[in-house]
Amino acid sequence: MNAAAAKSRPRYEARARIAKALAHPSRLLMLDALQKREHCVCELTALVGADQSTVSKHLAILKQAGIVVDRKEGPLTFYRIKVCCLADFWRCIETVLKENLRTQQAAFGG
Amino acid sequence: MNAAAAKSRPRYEARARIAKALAHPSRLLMLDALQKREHCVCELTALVGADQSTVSKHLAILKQAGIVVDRKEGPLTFYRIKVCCLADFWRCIETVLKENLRTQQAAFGG
DNA sequence: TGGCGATATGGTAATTATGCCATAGGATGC
DNA sequence: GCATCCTATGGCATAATTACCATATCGCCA
Repeated sequence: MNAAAAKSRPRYEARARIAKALAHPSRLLMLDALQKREHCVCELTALVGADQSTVSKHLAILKQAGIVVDRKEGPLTFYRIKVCCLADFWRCIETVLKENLRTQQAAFGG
Repeated sequence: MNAAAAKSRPRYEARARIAKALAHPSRLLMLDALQKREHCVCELTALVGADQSTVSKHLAILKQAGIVVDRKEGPLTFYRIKVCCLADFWRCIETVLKENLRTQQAAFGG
């Protein structure tokens, strides 16, 4: 590896940790719901349709990545989005998907 | 799972596939290099400092996700970025990292 | 055609991620 | 205190990811 690349390696590892937290369909589904308003774990569990412990672990991953924060209210734990930049992320992903669709259509059409 | 959530599930899986392709330090490093100009596999192999076959597989993942495209020129294969939206992705990731740093500092400072 | 450099692919082992079950812990209400 | 609801965690089995080695493939040139 490059000297420069070796030096910047931790930087890319940090970035990858964030990206990895975003790289699961259930977590993306929950983030979309949280975009509108905060939700408790029970609501998100119903939404995702997985075991409650599974959802709890997904939320722990998002929290550890710094993407969401939680707030206890009585027996409930509410999660909400912490960062304001997810729109950028969505836009990027959607652009790739649209472009892929376009490429595919071009391949079939031509 | 919600009926609505079940219906939108494939959508989130497609999104997650893109995000997953972006969720590896070596791939992020290569994408940063490719942002400036196209590179052949041998250049990227030197940059990353992994086995050539490993780098080739990373590039296949990026290509399959529709993030890069390749171009053969003689014995070389050049890769370049296909989508124009990666700046959005970087911005999102960097915002999270900065916010995490800020949170950490606030925790220590307060 | 034979050899060489560049790249891709198959195989395999190690690590990591994921999901569910069981269960612990905390809050609430009786 | 006790039962109940909500959430988090430990344990475990399975699946996915990753990296390397070996090797196949392709283009090029002598």
